[in-house]
Amino acid sequence: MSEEPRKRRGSGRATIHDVAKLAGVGSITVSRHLKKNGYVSDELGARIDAAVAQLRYVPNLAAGGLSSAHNKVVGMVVPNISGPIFASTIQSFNDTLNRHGYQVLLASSYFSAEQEENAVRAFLGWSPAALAVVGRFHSSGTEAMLATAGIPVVETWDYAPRRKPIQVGYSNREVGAQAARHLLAKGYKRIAFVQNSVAGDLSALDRRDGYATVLEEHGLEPWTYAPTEAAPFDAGRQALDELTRGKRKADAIIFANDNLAAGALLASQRAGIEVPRRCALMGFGDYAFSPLLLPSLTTIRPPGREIGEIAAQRILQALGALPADPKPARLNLLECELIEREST
Amino acid sequence: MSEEPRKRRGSGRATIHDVAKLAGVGSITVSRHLKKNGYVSDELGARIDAAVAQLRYVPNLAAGGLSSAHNKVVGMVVPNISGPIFASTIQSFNDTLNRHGYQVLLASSYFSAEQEENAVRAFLGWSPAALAVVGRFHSSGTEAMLATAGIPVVETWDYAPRRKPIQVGYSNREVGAQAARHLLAKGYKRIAFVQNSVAGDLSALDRRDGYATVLEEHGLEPWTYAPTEAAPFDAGRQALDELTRGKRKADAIIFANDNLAAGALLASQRAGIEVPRRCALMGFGDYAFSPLLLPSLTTIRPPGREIGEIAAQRILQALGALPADPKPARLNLLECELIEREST
DNA sequence: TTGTAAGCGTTATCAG
DNA sequence: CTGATAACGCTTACAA
Repeated sequence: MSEEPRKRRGSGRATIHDVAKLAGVGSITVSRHLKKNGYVSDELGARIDAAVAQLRYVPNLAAGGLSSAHNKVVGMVVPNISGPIFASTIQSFNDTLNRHGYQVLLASSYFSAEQEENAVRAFLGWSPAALAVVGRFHSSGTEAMLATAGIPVVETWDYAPRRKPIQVGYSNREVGAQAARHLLAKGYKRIAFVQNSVAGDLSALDRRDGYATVLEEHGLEPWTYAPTEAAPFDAGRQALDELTRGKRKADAIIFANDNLAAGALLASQRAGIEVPRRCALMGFGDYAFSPLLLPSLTTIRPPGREIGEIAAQRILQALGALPADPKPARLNLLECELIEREST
Repeated sequence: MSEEPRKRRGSGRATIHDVAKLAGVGSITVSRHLKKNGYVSDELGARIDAAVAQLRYVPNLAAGGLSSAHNKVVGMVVPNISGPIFASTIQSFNDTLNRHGYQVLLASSYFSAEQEENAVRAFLGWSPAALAVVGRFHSSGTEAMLATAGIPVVETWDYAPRRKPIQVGYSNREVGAQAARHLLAKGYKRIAFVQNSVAGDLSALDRRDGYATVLEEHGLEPWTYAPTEAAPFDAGRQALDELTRGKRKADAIIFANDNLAAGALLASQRAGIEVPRRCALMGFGDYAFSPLLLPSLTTIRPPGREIGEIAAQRILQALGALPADPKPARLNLLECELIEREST
């Protein structure tokens, strides 16, 4: 006896119809019961549960999303996944959304606006319930897609008050100011700022501006150095060389990130430049190695984990999956913590 | 004039039918043209392209997947996303699959077999084209789902020759042996192994076994220490204390990972224990801070990036999206690099 | 080379 | 409380 040759075959997995047949109910009743919101009698419910277990039924989420025009998917674009900066944000964002039944789609832009645009376009194909990106600098194509997508959009890390998307992050200007104030309070006068060697890191420029503003307020002249070396450690070493050997000598240096600062710190040991006595160094990021260096590195810790968690919460609230906070906007502007260690 | 009230509304986005209507062709012709495999005349193709651009049409991938029973989605479960260990694997896995039009779904198990099972179940709801997990230790439920899913499954990091899923990784036993041989070659005799303070890290036990085997081959007695402190740095300090202050004194210690080794290294500075003269230390993982410590840490670097990339390639090959390698199985067993620095 | 019809697995709608 | 029916947007099968 040959099987009925079906015209076309699906995935081969059990469907809601199989469950319904086995339980002796209509398939819509199964759907309602599994959603736990519809009204299904206890008796049918038990029969359905048994059938689900027996068939190892797993609902097809793509089909459900197609039908309800509401996919439980959220896309997130970050500059990179593996760096020490965004990893904790990704983790908490992912975990928080997973806990509410949402799947996160990830893509990395490598600080390229074009790759970011491609990623957003790819996400849109999954009709996501929401999108998250990093920062406020996007291509015009990306801006257009985000604006017309008709779904909640969150911009993370960089808090820009006036923008349309939900903002969850901190003020880079304030971070730069924070660093400058710390060094001024410690009595340093000739304070330089070293930019990132990686082009495209526009947030570092905001920190520089915050630093510059504070210095000017105190009647001091801002002093920015842009390394030409590409590798962060080399760039840090180069900056230390230039800023301590010239005719004008820095007594404190703020680096765009901890990688640069670590490069300078290692170079200082070899060059015999005492830190912080001859020159204080501080970074940004509080990477894992920063407390382990000798001397340990003073730095500013951005709230990476919190950003991911709060961004996810704001999305869930916008989608109605979580009750809204009373005053959410204020709570989205987070603080960075200055961690004073031995290098200043 | 009121609009025709449609019975139900979809996402509101342009569909393939809108494109077809605007281009004056059948919707199936649009589908074929967009796939670039069907035969569509240049003229119609151009009209379709114009309509796609005008409507900003983005194909609904969930609908396509539902129809073709083949979603371009791959799920990956890792113990954690943000740690220094798996981040690079996630990155390269994700990037490689993205490049071929696949979306990666991510979930973290936090070393819990139960959470891993939940994640795999959630993935199955997306009818993924393939799944990737870390290691070979899973709950029986997970094993059953992986076995009956009918899709390619890759186990990463831990290379276990005889298992059914595709293996991409290295041998932890060999890593432990490698470390032991390095220290023996350097003349150390009283070599101890410190286990991970985190339960559930079964791969560290394999490294211990490899270490033990080599020591026995050389007529030496293996010596394992299990810290009771939970935090890695504390556990490392504790291990150093115990192994150097007792009546039996270690002259070299292999740690289950660089975090533990770093904790010991920092403690050694404060306790005035000269490394490596009085006791050599080595770790595993080559974390970002390891070359920056003083003395810098000898360690073994696992091929995290390569694992992600090769795992993705094997999946693409199994799916026919990439030509198969001549002898893939052999190429999946990767080597770890021993990086000798100052601490040994 | 192009089009028609049917169906993928689910849920919204409406009727019992 | 339960169920039939018709979408959701796309692709396969088949026909022209």
